[in-house]
Amino acid sequence: MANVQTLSKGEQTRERILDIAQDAVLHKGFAGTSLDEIIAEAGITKSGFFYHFKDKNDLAKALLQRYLDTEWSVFDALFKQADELSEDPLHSFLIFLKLFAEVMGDLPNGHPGCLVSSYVYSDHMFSRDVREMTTEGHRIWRRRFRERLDRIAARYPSRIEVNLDDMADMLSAVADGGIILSKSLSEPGVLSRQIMQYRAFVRLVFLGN
Amino acid sequence: MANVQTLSKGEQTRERILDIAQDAVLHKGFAGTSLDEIIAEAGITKSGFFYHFKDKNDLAKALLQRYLDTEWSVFDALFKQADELSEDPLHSFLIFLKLFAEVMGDLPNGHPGCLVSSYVYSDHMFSRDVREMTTEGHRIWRRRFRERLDRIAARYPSRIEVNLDDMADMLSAVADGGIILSKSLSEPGVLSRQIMQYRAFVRLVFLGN
DNA sequence: TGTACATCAGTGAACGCGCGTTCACTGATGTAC
DNA sequence: TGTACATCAGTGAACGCGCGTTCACTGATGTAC
Repeated sequence: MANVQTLSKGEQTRERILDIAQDAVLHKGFAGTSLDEIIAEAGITKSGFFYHFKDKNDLAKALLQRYLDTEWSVFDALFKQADELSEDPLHSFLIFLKLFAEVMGDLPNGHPGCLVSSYVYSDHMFSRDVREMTTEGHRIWRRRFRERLDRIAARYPSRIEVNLDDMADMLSAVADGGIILSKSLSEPGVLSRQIMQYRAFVRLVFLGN
Repeated sequence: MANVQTLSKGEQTRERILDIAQDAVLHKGFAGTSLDEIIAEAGITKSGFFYHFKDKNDLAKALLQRYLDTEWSVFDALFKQADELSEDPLHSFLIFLKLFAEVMGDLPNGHPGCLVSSYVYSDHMFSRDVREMTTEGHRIWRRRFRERLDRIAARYPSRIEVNLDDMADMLSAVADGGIILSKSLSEPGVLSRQIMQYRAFVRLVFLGN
């Protein structure tokens, strides 16, 4: 949302290509999305596309990089917002989860899908560096959620034995799985309700209610 | 595992095609899987393929139908096993989840992936009837898990307010998401540990520990 | 301020390969009488 | 048991279209002097 207006003409076209491509990839998979349809929708020629990306794999990489970046800026903003509302690590995390659920529920036509999940189910289509980006993405999510859980566990005794890495992973799992369910069932609300259930789990583990 | 030996020659070839196709689709997506590579691995010709399937969408349909059928026979077997070990609905469900986690953890190279999830991220590639099959698959899972939860809720008070549909969906979400994480991180154990965490959640809700 | 040159953001046409699909045909196996 | 015919489980060759990629070129904008 920052520098939308400050983009040069070329950067604007590039962003437009990425927007169109992401939408298509989330519905047809990477292999099912042709450059022809992208350029048709973008209103440029084939060569115009190759001015911005050296080949299709390069598009895949740029697409994923942008997705991971924006994903993180969303999480960062929500964490920051939550931290401002409570200094307690548990309550801050619970607030974050509530905000996260709200954001995911407020998308007009439901969540469009997780590009990382889509890529995982097409891993053999991508070069090694792209595959490593999806792996690294999940590792970062684990680490960052885990940090929060560490701080919680330092202050609150847990009602049951828990592995904090698994608990951190569970948020990714519930979100990825919730998106799939939402899309498949055409019930946009499913995703945010799943996140709220993860929240209930965290509450039960550390507060017992 | 039943009638492996009683298949006719044609049925054997058909199953072989489906095995090869499923493996490829889970790694490259449906569009990224060519008939050429399938027939090469199956050791037949293009026309041999079209003797068994009228077109590529027909293959997609047969693939998904077989996947849903075997998936259900696995769940049915595990539910039956669990029911034999306990008559109490909660304990039976907890046993089922333990068995489920074990089965998912015992796969030699990790879980190969969920065909339904893969299809959801390529929904625009398929005819309407195939898309409806994935939706119906998720609906059936919800209904069947929900039946179990209804019986539990009838006997056990829940520690917190829960929506049983959401709780039923959460098993699908955690499983689908867990598979994605396992694949992406190349950590086969993640999936079964996620299922065990869902189990811990159910326990906390109905037993409080 | 005017001119020369460089960079930006593309165009247009052609390429060869791989894709899914069709069609006429065939040898092996099964069935009827 | 032998023969006629039908079905099964494919083969082989050809199809046209769409795909990703390349290459020589170009008008508009920016920069140096």
